[in-house]
Amino acid sequence: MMNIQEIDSDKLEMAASMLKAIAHPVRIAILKHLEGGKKLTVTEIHELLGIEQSTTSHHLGILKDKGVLCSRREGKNTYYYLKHDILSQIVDCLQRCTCE
Amino acid sequence: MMNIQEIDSDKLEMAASMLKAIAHPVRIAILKHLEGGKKLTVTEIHELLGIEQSTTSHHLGILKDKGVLCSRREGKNTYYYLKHDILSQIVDCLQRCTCE
DNA sequence: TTAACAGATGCAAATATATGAATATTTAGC
DNA sequence: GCTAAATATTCATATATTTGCATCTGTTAA
Repeated sequence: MMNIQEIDSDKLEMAASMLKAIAHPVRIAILKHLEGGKKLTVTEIHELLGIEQSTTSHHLGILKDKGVLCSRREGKNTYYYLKHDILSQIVDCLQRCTCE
Repeated sequence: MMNIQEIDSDKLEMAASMLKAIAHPVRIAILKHLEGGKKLTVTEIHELLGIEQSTTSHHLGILKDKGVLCSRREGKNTYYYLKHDILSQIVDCLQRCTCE
């Protein structure tokens, strides 16, 4: 049985873990490249951002695990894309707040 | 002299650090209590959330340091409040995404 | 000035996160 | 089958974050 406080604290944990997934400069950069429904492979992202392949894969795994991204395998490639395009607005909203 | 990439990477760092400030269950709970322009003291928050005074003060310090909150001292009390009320929308947006 | 309250800060221990080298897995083509 | 390409995973190290106790600072009122 789950009481009100547990449910509420679960929701907080879930929101925090999703936000935490996004709250990293590399991962924000990834989101920006995926805005507008774009789909990119691990290699494309790793080359676009100039970071190691394994580091890229780790970051993508975190974003997927926390429900920010989805992925689809097509042959040798795995395409990653935004689960909710709304999420990229969070970053834009933030940048409006940080740039004043 | 600053080149384009440095500026861009600075913006990413700034957005990430603001998001990181928010991305914690206790700090999201604090934001929710401050929605709509409310101002609360450290003691009020510490009692509302049932967490230690010093822990509360640390969390508030992080939120203030990263530009999420402002504070005003009035006598013995320090009132904390949202710098941009827009920021509380981020959490709502997130919760819409996490609850489907 | 002292007492009492409100808040901030220093510190340490526990825990979590980030990164990349090395290795494993998956898939396509031969 | 074998090889190469793309991605994922394991592991270790470095670094950052969280928490709370103890303490310090600032403020009010007697």
